[in-house]
Amino acid sequence: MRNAEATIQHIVEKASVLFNTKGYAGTSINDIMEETGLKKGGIYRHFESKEMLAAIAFRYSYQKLKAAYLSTFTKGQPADQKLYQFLDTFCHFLAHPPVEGGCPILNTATEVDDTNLPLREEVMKAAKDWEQSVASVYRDGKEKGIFKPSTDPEAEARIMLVSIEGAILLAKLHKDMSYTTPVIESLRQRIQNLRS
Amino acid sequence: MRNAEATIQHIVEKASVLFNTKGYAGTSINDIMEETGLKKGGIYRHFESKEMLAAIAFRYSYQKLKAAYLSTFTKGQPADQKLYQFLDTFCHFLAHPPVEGGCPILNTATEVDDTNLPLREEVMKAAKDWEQSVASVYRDGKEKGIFKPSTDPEAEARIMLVSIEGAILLAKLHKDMSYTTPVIESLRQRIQNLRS
DNA sequence: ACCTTTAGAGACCAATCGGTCTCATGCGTA
DNA sequence: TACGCATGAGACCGATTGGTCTCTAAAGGT
Repeated sequence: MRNAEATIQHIVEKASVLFNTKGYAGTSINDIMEETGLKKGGIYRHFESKEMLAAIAFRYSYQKLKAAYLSTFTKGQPADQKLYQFLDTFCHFLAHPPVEGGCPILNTATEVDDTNLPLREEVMKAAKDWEQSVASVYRDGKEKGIFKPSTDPEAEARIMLVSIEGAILLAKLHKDMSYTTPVIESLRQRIQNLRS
Repeated sequence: MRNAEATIQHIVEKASVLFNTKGYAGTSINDIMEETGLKKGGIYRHFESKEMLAAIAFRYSYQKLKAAYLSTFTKGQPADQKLYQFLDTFCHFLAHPPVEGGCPILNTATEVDDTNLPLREEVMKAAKDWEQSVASVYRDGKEKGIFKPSTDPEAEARIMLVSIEGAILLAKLHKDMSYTTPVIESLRQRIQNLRS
C-alpha cells in the first residue's frame, strides 16, 4: 500500500488506454481492475465514479498526444514548414499512434452525450485547445508575411482539424490508412495556396 | 397478432431511431420494447439478436438519408451545380436532419469494433456507396467538360465525405452548427477551382 | 513501541444486460 | 366449426454492470 499518488497515476495510465481503445461504455470497472491489478476498493478510493475517472483519463490521453505532436516540431521553422511537418507527423501517427487506440478526441466525441457531462466538457476543451494550437501557427505565418493577409487562422485551423478527424474516422472504418492520402494532399495544396 | 411484415417494419423504424440517437451499446432491448410496445418474445421472434437488428436498422437509416438527399437534386443540372446543391442540402440537414440523431455513418462508425461484424459490414458498405454516389457526379462533370481533365472523382468525393463527417462530428461536440461554415466554404472553393 | 491514519481487499448489492423458453391466443384454412 | 400454426406475451436465466461497505493491515508520527 502507501503512495496514493503513484496508485492514482497507475490507474489513470492503464484506464486511459482502455477507454481510448474500447470506449467509455465498452470499458468496465472489471476491465480496469484486471489491467491495474487492483480491486474495486483500490480504485473507488481514489475516483468517485467511472465517469470522473474517464474524464481524467481522457485529459491524460490528450496531453500525451499533444506532447507527442509538439515534440516533432523544429523550433524557429517558418509557419508553412511547420504545417507541412504537422501533416507528415499526422501521417506517421496514423501507423504509429502515440496513444493507443488513436485520436482520443475522435474516439470520445461520438460517445459522449449529455448524460456524461464531466467527460463531455473535457473533450470540448481538448478540441478547442487543439484548434487554437494550429490556429496560432497560421496566425504566426500571417503576421510574418508568409501567408496572405486575407488568411483566416481560425477558419484554416478548423478546416484542418475537421479534415483530419474525418479522415481518421473513415480510414479506421475501412481499416485502410492509405484512405487518407487524397485528404492530406488537399490540405497540403491549401497551405501552398495561402502563401503570399 | 398476424402480419409479421408490418411488425418487422415497425420494429426496424423504431429501433433505427433509437440506435442512431443513443448508439448501439446505449440502446437496450428494453428501450426497444418500450418504444415499439412489444415484449421480448415479439422482438426476438423476428430478429435473432440485437446485433442483427442493429445492422438492419442501420441500413434502414442510411437508405432514408440517401433518399432524402437524392430528392433534393434537380434533374439534368450540370455537375458543379449539383455539388453546390449538395452542400446546401447538407447545411439544411444540419438543422433539420432527415433521420433523427444525424448522420448514421458517423454515429455508427466509431462504435463498431470487430465484435460486431454484421453492423460493421453494413457501415462500410454505406460509406462506400455514399462516396461512389458523390464520385459519380464529379465523373459526370469531368466527362461533360465542366471539370478539368485532371480531376480525380474518387479523391474529390473522399475529400468531401471526410470533410462533411468531420464537420458534423465537431459541430455536434460543440453544439454549434455554424461551426461547419468555414469547412463548407472551403469545399465550395474547391469545386470552383476544379472548373475548366 | 504504540496509536492513528489510510490504502486497498473483497464480499455484497440492486439493477440491468442480452437472450431463451413456454404458453396462450387469434387468424387462416379445411 | 374445428384444427393447426404463426405470433407475441412475459416469466425466467445467468452474467455483468457500477457502486458501497466493512474490515485488514501497513506506514508515519510521536
